[in-house]
This record gives sequence, structure tokens and C-alpha cells, in this order.
Amino acid sequence: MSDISRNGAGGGGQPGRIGIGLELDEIHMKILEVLRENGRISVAALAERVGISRANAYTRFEALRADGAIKRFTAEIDHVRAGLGITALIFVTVRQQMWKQFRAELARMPEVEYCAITTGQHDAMIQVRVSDVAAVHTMVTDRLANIPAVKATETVFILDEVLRRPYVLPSDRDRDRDRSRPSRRPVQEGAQSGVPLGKMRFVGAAEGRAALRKDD
Amino acid sequence: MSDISRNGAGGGGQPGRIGIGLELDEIHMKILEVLRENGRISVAALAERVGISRANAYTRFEALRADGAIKRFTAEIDHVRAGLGITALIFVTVRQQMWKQFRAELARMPEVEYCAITTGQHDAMIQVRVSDVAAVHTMVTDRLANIPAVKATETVFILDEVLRRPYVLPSDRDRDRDRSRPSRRPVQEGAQSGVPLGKMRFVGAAEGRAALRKDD
DNA sequence: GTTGAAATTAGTACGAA
DNA sequence: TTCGTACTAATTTCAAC
Repeated sequence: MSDISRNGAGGGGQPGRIGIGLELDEIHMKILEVLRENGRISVAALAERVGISRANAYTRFEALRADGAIKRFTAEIDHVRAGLGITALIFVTVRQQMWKQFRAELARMPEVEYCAITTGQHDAMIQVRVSDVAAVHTMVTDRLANIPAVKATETVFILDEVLRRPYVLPSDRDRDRDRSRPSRRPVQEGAQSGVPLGKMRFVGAAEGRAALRKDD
Repeated sequence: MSDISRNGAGGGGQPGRIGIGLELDEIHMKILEVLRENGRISVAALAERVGISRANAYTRFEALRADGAIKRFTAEIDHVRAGLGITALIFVTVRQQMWKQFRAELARMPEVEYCAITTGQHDAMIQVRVSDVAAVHTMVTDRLANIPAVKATETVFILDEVLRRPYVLPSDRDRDRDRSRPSRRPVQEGAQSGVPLGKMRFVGAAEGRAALRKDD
């Protein structure tokens, strides 16, 4: 289980259009909405909530699963209750052309919950869950630093997780737009909103890093 | 749905011990292991895989749910298929004593999938999923920058998501330790592993930020 | 904490609209 | 395609051990 998505750097699909596979209509989206909130709902109950027949619900449910739009069903676990009270983010600078090795090592670290390749100052961000702060230290100095692919790390602790949505869907945005922005003007220019631009910074990829993903 | 966990800054629980509520034994952990991989498995099948009777499985299943160790069941959705091909991380510096406002505004932004309060240079990290790069720009300049609580932002794009585990459990670490480290020496000192310490950096909280969580 | 049997519900197949 | 119904298989509940 290696790559869980293929986000191109800048080539985002048009809103509403899906590249290959199943064409997702409004009812598909409704199904996804229900399922991300209650992954254990029966297909019969799902059909009722979405407003389609049971047979149809079974067909669409299977189609979404087969197509990969639904990747899996999972239980969200309280890691504190489970004994992993410490969460940290480790930003990693990876030596070029050693991504393959880095990924292989990641797979051997069960305390890593999430890893993403990013633009900006660092190359990757990994999120780890451990039982105590010492384990973070061990993780970074003992395990990560011993990987030749790792050039440098920077660690921050997560003090609180304010929000985690099961999975964001385009329909959420539409709903919000209707609620809080009755008349939405099209995006034209960055400075159009009268916001002091000095407040924010966009950080692009370092030189020569655009090709990194091709390593494996 | 505001705070999804109560991670203390440094006060991690002892490994294996859970503060309040249900005492989780080995079988509970096994149940969680199965459920995080297959959230839709029937309790009957779960009982068989864990090696207990069905009645027992039902009891424990309900206990885990009631206790909050299982927070919810959800479907993992392929955001690219769903039309949200762009993922970005926005690091936010929040004005002190305006956290409450910041959180309230977050709740009104459906494109935010995750938000954590961190130590280090910034105060919070938010992950957003949108349909195109322009939407990130709009999000940052139009929406975030208009929140008085937001002092500054720094945005990076996620090029690829290498790894996402449903939820890390302590038993994963044990399994890994058995597999790759037959004799584990106790952690004593940072420099003990012979690793060049210059490679890594731990970033603590900025001054006066320890009290931030008490704002709400 | 376990097993077994009844009641309920889920999943499948197929014809009609 | 979608719906409705009838059929089969499985799950959940509940009881006794």
C-alpha cells in the first residue's frame, strides 16, 4: 500500500468533472456524504436516506467501491484512549533520488499515520502517534536519522486537534456557499479582496524538486 | 463537533495505561485493529477473527463505542475521484486570545479537512481540499486573511500522499519491534545512537503559547 | 463468557415500468 | 436505468448453560 492518491502538482481537474472511470452524479455524492458520516449504515437505510430504491442503492454502492471512489471503510479510533497520547509532525528534507528508499523505510514505521510530499522548505511531512514524548525523540534520532535518504528533520508537537472531517466533498462547499455567500463573484485577481497581502506567503517547491515524484 | 482529542502538551500517558473509562485489554485492541481496516465487518465475523464468542464481541463492540474509543465509522473517499484534486497545507499564525474566533471561522470552512494546533514557528496547521489551485488562493486571501485572528499564513501544496494509515495503534509498534528489533535497548540519551545531531531540529512552542489552549 | 435457536434484517435475483 | 417484490442467506437478539 504505497501511494494513496495521485495529486498532480498543479493540474487539478475541473470542478465536478472526474477523469477516468465512473461518472459521479448528485446521487453518488449524496451516498458518499452519508457513508463518510456513518460507514456502518445498512444499504437499506442508505437507500432511504438518499431517496432511491434498495436495488439501486446496492448497484451504486458496489460501483463506488469497485471504481475506487470509496477506498475503504474504517473506524476512527481515539488514539489517546488507545494509549497513543502524543502526536507530532516531522518535516523531512529528503536527499534527491532517494525517495524510493525513504518510502520503503516509512512502510516499516508503524507509528507513522500519514505522510505527504509537499512543496516548500521541506520535502515531506509525516505525522506520528506515539505513547510519550521520549518515543518521538527516539523515532527522530534513532530511526529517521539513520535513513541515508533523510537529510534533515524538523519536529513540532501537536497540542490539540481542533477539527477532523471524515472526508471533504465538493458538495460541502456548495452548501456553504449557499449559506454564507448568496452572491459569489468569480475569482479574478489575488489583490481584489482588499486584503493586506503581506500577511500571507505561498511557498513553492525548491529547485529541481518537481521531478521528485518520478523517482519510484 | 469541536475538539476531537485532548492531547496535553507534554503529559503523555504511560504506555498501555488509559486514563479514564474502559480498560482496554488485548482483545479490545484486536477488535480495533480489525475495525480500522474493515469498518463494515459484521460483529459475527469480527468475533471469529478475534477469536471470541459473538455475544462477547457485541458487548465489547458496544463498550468501545460507548466509551468513545471508537469515535465513528467512516468511508475513506478518493478526493481526486470526488473532484477535489488539490490538497494544501496552510500554516497559520494566530493572534493571541483570538482562538475562539479562529475556531468558529474554521467550522464555517467546509474545505478544511483537518486542523491541529502545533508548537513551532506557526500556531496551527490546516489541511484543505479543493478543486483547483485558484481555490487555494481564494481560500487563503479571501477567507483566512479576513479573519482578524489570523496574523499570517504560509501555504504549501501536497504533491502526493504517500501513506495514510486508518489509525495507528500501540500493537503496531509491538509487532514491528518483534519483527525488526529482537533486542531493544532502553532509550537513555539522544546522542547514544551515533547520529549526527545537526541533522535534526526540535521546535518548541513560542513564548506564552502554552496557555493558548485555555482560550476556549 | 459461551453456545444455540428464534426473530429480524441484509443481500440477491429477476421481471416490469 | 431504476423500481418493486419475492427469495435466500446472514446477522442480531435473547435465552439457557
